[in-house]
This record gives sequence, structure tokens and C-alpha cells, in this order.
Amino acid sequence: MAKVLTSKEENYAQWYNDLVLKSGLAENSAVRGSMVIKPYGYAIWEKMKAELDRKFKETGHENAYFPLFIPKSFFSREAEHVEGFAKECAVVTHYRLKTDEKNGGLVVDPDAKLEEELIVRPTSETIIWNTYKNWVQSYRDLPILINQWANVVRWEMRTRLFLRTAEFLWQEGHTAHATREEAEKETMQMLRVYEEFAENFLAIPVIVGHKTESEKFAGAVDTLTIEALMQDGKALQAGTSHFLGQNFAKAFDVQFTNREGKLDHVWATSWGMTTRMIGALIMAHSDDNGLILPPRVAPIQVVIVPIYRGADEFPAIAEVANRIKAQLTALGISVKFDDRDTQKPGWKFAEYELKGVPVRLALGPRDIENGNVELARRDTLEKRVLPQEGIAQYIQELLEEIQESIYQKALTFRNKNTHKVDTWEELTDVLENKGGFALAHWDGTRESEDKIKKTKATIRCLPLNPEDESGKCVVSGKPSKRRVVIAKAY
RNA sequence: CGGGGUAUAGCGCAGCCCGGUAGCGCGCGUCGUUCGGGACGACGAGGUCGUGGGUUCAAAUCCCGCUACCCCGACCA
Repeated sequence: MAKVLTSKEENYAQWYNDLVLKSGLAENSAVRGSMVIKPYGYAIWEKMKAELDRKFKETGHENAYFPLFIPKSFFSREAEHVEGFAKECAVVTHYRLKTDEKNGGLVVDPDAKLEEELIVRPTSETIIWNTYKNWVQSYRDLPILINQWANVVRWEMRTRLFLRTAEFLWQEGHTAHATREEAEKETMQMLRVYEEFAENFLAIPVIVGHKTESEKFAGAVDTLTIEALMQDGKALQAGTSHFLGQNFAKAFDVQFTNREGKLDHVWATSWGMTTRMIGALIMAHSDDNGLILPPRVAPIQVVIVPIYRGADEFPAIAEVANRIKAQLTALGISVKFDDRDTQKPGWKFAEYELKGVPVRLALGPRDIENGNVELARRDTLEKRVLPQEGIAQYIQELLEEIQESIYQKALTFRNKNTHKVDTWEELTDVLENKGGFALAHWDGTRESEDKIKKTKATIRCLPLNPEDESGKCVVSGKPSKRRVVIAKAY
């Protein structure tokens, strides 16, 4: 088969880019740093949304929608928050265009300058807290448990499809609580939601933990993260959950009367997951033949490809194909019978491999004669000829097996690429030569962290539930009680 | 914002050094043979060579300006 992708061994970044374009997930748009998410890519996003949304509802949350534009003054109320986002904001300064009388064409009408500039939201904490202020008077109004599905804009210098685009889609949860404990519990609960989603739905094993002081979200007291390992040995932050303390409540003056009749500021959290997760999905599982999608997130779980010579051979094949399709559909499995006569079987095989469809069935005259069907697994590329009888049931179980097998493969990869290191030399060896996660002792100081950052790697997280183990910081040699995760990251 | 590069058909590129009226592969259309791993043949359609100026009998090609995009840094979900 003619390779359409660059090999990932040869050039991982090129492989990734090729794969996104050729599998039909997305393409670069005419707008700098933005992308067009094509129907197939969007279908994956919709499946992710549906699953997460279900989990959010289960945990008591509701969806709402807040404005795209945020007045600049809102933005500047929380000092760290401004600091963190100021350098990457798109700003609306005017509201009208006019015809240029000298040269023709359109120009911004200087008379239409806004009194106060509007920021295109890079995240919605400020506009939301400005709104919540009016919703909260008493402890009886709490908690507020709201999520929003939206687009946000961050004017990044360099962009990459799905991983870092100027505009991206995400969900952002923003909750308000009467007590610190409750807000902390919420932060942890949502982190666990993401963890479960990544591992069980996307089959991506993740390490959960706290960000360091310097890596946490601008304006947060504590940032929790899920960190995934990609096949090139780089880490990817795949979801975050922040405990915001009373920072935003104080900045936006959100107070309530508690049970004791005293005024207090509310406690806040925010948490988010983005279309970057699609990038993670691609880089965690796929190979040189294309995407490998875990069945739970695959928009098409089974494709049926007919093989026939003359048009007279087709009806008998179509009859069996449609029967199998109906049986699978009845089991809740999404099936496509690709009966186009404009592409040939070999072309279709390659195309669905590129698109990562977990199971492919091929039906030809030979199979019709023998009552068989050829089944091919995308993840292992293994092919088997099986009886048509009972095939739907078999596939239902097989899809579960594939889901698990993809997860196990990713887990094995991560374990193989996670190295305990005890000296600076061992750390730099992992970062420069081996790739993957380095587990190292760190003394907890900013100085040591900065020294680690000089290697272009970062402390990805301080894992939850670490094994207590005393050791010495790989930078300073000072005593440390536990290991942290260090890696180069996207 | 610093360094480098690119702009020629829907996509990927050659042509530029050495000026002479635009080419290749893929894709696309029609017809025929094919169809169990990205088929083959024949014919055909498709380009103001990013943009503005200059040099010249003549500019995709040489010179100057502008714009956009890409890559490497700093920043980031």
C-alpha cells in the first residue's frame, strides 16, 4: 500500500500534521492560527461533549451561556489573572467600518471607537463572577454549579492544529460554594471526572496531580491537572481543575450571608477541557496507517465494505450487509455501509484505516457463498474470516475488547517511558535522550524549578497519593519527601 | 517580538542562478477495461506566476517596496 503519511519515527510533527489533514479531522483556515474542524473531527468532539456533559449532569451541574466579549475593566480586577492573560488577548476597539474615500475598500471608522475596549474571552472567570455577584445573597443561593460550552480566543504566537489554535472550543465549569471544604471537594471531584473520561472513554492513561506555584492557573490557589504521555515522549496537559479560593469573589465582591448571619466571600472553582483533547487522542494511539480511535469515541464503530465485480453481484451482498448493519444498529453500534461505487475496496480499506474506524467488515461473493464475512481490527490490523451467524454479538464484545486493548497498550507505553531518576545526570539523560516522564525528587523551591525549566522541561505535576519516599532533590541535593513528574511538554 | 524561509492549476512541487510568452505528479471530467489492500489506458478541463512599482524590445525569472503564510526561539489548554 502506498503510504500517504510521513512515518512517525521519521518526523513526529509532520506525521501528526499529515494525519490531521488526511484523515479529514481538520484543516488550517484562512484566519491566522485558526482551524476549520471538518465534519469527521467535529463528530469526535460531539461524542466527547456528550460523554462529558452526561458526567457533568450526573454530578449536579447545569449548562448556561455567558457573553463572548468582556469589558477590559472586568478583566483587570484580579491581578494575577490579568498578568497571566494580558499578552494573548484579542481586543475589540471599534464597532464600525466605512468606505475609504481615497483608496476605495473598507477601513475602520475612527469615529466608531469604543469608550471601553472589549476583550474576546480567553476564559470566562471575570464575566461570570461579575454575573454571579447578582445571583448570590444568602448561603441558600449556594452552591452555583454551572458549566458553559463555548469558544475562546488566545492570541498564541505559534499554533498547531488542535494542540494550540488561536480559537478553540472547550467547556468551562464555574462553581460557587459557601465553604472552602465544599469548593475543594468540587475541584477534586471534577478532576476525577476528567481522569475517568480520559482513561475509560478515550483510553488515555493519565497522571493526576497538583501544578507547582509557577505553573498553576492565573488567579488560582491550586491547579489540579491530568497529564498524558504522547508517543513521542512528550507530556500533554489534558484537563485542569482549579481551586480559586476567594480570589475572584473578592475581586468581584461576591459576598453572601452565612448561617450565622455574617457576611463572607464565596469559594470558587473552575475546570476545563478543550479540543486539544482530540490532539491527545490522535497522538496517544495512532500509527503510520492513520488514526486509531477507541470504540467509545469513534463516530463510526463498524464499516462494511462490499466487494463485487459486475453490478449483478451487488444486490446479494447489499442484502447481507444491510442485515448485519440492522443487527449492529439494534445493539447500539454505529455502522456505515459504504456502498459507493465511486471508490474501490482497496481504496476504502485504506481510507477507513486512516480514519481509525475500529472494525471493518468486507463482504464479497466468496463470503456470500460460504455464509462468512471478513473482519479486520484497526488497532492490531489483524484479519479473520468469521461466520455471518452471530457476528453482531461477536462485534459487540470485540469493541469492548478493543477499547481495553488500546488502553493497555497506551498504559504499557507510559510505564515503559516513565523513569525514576535520582541525579541531575539521570534526569537530563531522560529529558534529552529517552523522553517520557521522569520521576524525581524536588525540594519544592522556585530556584530548583527554574533550573529544571532551563532544560526546556517542566514539572508537570506533583502526583496525588504519592508513595512517601524520602530522597534528595535532583537539583539542590536538599531533602525531599516525594517525587514529582518532570517532562518536556506540548 | 528576534532569526530563517516560502508565495507558480484544487493540493504538492519544478522552472528563477543564466530574461524569450508556463511544466510535472496527485486530484478533477468523459469513455473503456477493472474491482478480495489506495487499478490501468486514451482523451480532456483547469494558471491575472501573492501584490504594487521599476529595468528591458521582452519579466514567473533581474531590482525596490508591501502583504500573507510556514519553520526555529520566547509564551501557552
